[in-house]
Amino acid sequence: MRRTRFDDARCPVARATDLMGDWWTPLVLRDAFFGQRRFSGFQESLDIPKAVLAARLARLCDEGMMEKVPYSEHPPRYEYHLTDKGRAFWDVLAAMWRWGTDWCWPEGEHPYLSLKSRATGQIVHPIVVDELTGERLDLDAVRFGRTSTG
Amino acid sequence: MRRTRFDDARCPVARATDLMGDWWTPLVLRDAFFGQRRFSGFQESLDIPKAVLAARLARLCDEGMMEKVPYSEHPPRYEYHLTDKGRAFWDVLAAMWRWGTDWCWPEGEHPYLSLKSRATGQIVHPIVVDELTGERLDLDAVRFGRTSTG
DNA sequence: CGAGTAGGTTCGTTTGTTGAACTGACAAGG
DNA sequence: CCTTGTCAGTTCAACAAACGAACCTACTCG
Repeated sequence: MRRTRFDDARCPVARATDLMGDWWTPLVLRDAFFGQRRFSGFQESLDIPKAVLAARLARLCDEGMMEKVPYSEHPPRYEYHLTDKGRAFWDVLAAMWRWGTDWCWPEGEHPYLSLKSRATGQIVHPIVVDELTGERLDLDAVRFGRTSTG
Repeated sequence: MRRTRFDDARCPVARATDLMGDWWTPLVLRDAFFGQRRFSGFQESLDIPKAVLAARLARLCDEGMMEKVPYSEHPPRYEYHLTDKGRAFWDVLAAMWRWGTDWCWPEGEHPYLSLKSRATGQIVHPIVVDELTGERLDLDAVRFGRTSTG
């Protein structure tokens, strides 16, 4: 009786969930965005069981979100780098960052880490908008419809 | 040896992950955004084991993302409605929707469901931007810094 | 009184997660 | 050449979580 998989579901959220639902995976990706590249780096930063980390990195490579890049011949050693697909996931983490910051802290308190602009040093507040109109994505202004050329 | 929890972590992404990482939870929320409200509705739509659905709905209520609203006295029956905190999570699902659509389908194929504007019928493409500047959230233009009044 | 419906709970089996111990390839020091 | 150390894992046994089927409760309708 294995865990139900969503990777072939017809809904994009379900396919993304199949990855996110692997415990630790979003945090591995977060650390990768943070600049982490090596097995031991992830391991120390996250305090994750090695077997789980190995499994997560292997799956992220399978899914094409990371790739193994050699950094030493003798002994053979590899780093894990984000691919374009992996980097594109940044938007999801940013949305989670914002939601977590807004709703998962007691009133008056703030996470000790924030997102800042490299240029201005200003704190960045991610929001989700429509690419075409730039309008905030109001749930009531949106519906789910069949893709015409589906 | 319970599963490592992240709900008291100092990083907003980790706290969000603690919820997302519960298998099925993002799909329960997706269906809630879709208009689903009743136990049997979720159950049929998702084909989820009842025990798991009960646990997920209970946790979502505990976390303040949903609330039980009575719709019948005799027999006592409840619906599950999204709260403000739950509705705010829509941004995360929209980002997942976009990423899943862009990266989890074979070339040339599309999910059979898309997000459309209620007003214009146009397909909506969610992106993440900075609330202040409206600029796309480029990973290279952002850094992680200590919150000054932390 | 019997069948049906809504919303669950209980249970035995199968997977997944955890931390500790172990492996293998090499490098450096004595 | 022998020990210690580092990096990147694998193996293992104990425990937690997910699975589907069966069961339960409180009501309504015919």
